[in-house]
Amino acid sequence: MLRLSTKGQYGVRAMYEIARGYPDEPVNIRSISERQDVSISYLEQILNKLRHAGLIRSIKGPGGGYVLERAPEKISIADILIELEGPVAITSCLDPSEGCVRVERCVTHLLWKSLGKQIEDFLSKITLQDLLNGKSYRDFSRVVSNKREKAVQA
Amino acid sequence: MLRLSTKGQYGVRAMYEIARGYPDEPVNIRSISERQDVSISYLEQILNKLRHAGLIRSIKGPGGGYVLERAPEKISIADILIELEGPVAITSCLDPSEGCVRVERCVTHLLWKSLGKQIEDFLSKITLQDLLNGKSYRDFSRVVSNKREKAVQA
DNA sequence: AAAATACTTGACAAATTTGGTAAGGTATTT
DNA sequence: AAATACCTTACCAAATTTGTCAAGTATTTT
Repeated sequence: MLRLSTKGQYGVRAMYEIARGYPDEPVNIRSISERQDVSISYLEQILNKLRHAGLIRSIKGPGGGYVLERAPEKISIADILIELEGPVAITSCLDPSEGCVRVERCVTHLLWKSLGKQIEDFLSKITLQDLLNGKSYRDFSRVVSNKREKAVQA
Repeated sequence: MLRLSTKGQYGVRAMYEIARGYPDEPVNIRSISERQDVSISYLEQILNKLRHAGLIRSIKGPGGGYVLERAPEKISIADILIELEGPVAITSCLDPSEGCVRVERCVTHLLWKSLGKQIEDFLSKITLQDLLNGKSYRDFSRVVSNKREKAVQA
């Protein structure tokens, strides 16, 4: 249930690779392909979207590749996924581009809306920098439930 | 992104209707169909699964219908969705019935696992009774983030 | 200028999932 | 025995997913 498509998954992994070269080492598509086991053609589609969204910039010619447009701590997982898969919308009637004809009568409308917000908040608080840091499972779980963030790092 | 299939959505809405008759009024499939705008054939598939899972019981003959096997506050949304759509698994490699060959190298594994847990916790804390009570958006959001639950009801 | 390297675009398509419908059968109660 | 209700199986169309392929276009280095 609630599965993410490969496009979103690969996109995050590709952005992780590009983040590793930040700020002065362009990462070319072949090395991303090799390190993350994704075909070059498919990656091209994904990176193209992310480039148009302003998350990355491309540099052509020998020594070229992709570079983040912002620092890794300024790019959240939500930023990436929303570009590749659209906004979080548990049901089609919660998709801003669609609509719902039975909202008033719908007993589950608020439930799904609330779940969607929960997910988006979580994904907005995790950045590429967190992935670079190799945060642990416990760290991620704490993100939403605990806002104090006492600098207690394992 | 992260959309729920109609099977899960309809399932929750059907369970809501059945919950309304709890404990002594069996709810027949036709009235569920009419109230929730779902075809009888499709509902039959859904209710069949939920019956085999032990969430509801069926009573045949005139005056028959479906009845919850447990009280509405003992059946969570997670219970229903997991039966209809399988466990929360953001990626296929997190599905217990499948597997992942590159867990060690995967920088996003923990991220997805953590998100899945977040979602499951949320859905486990909301029950059919909450839907019957017509909880507000604010109420749902509070479920996960606030465990104190000061009985402050709007 | 030419060669190497890299990115861009668009068309295409197999496989899977989704979202159902239809027909006929079985069980229970009044 | 008639009415009511649930059960099972088979089938299928459309949409989405998950890519591949071919043929460009742009830039830099030598």
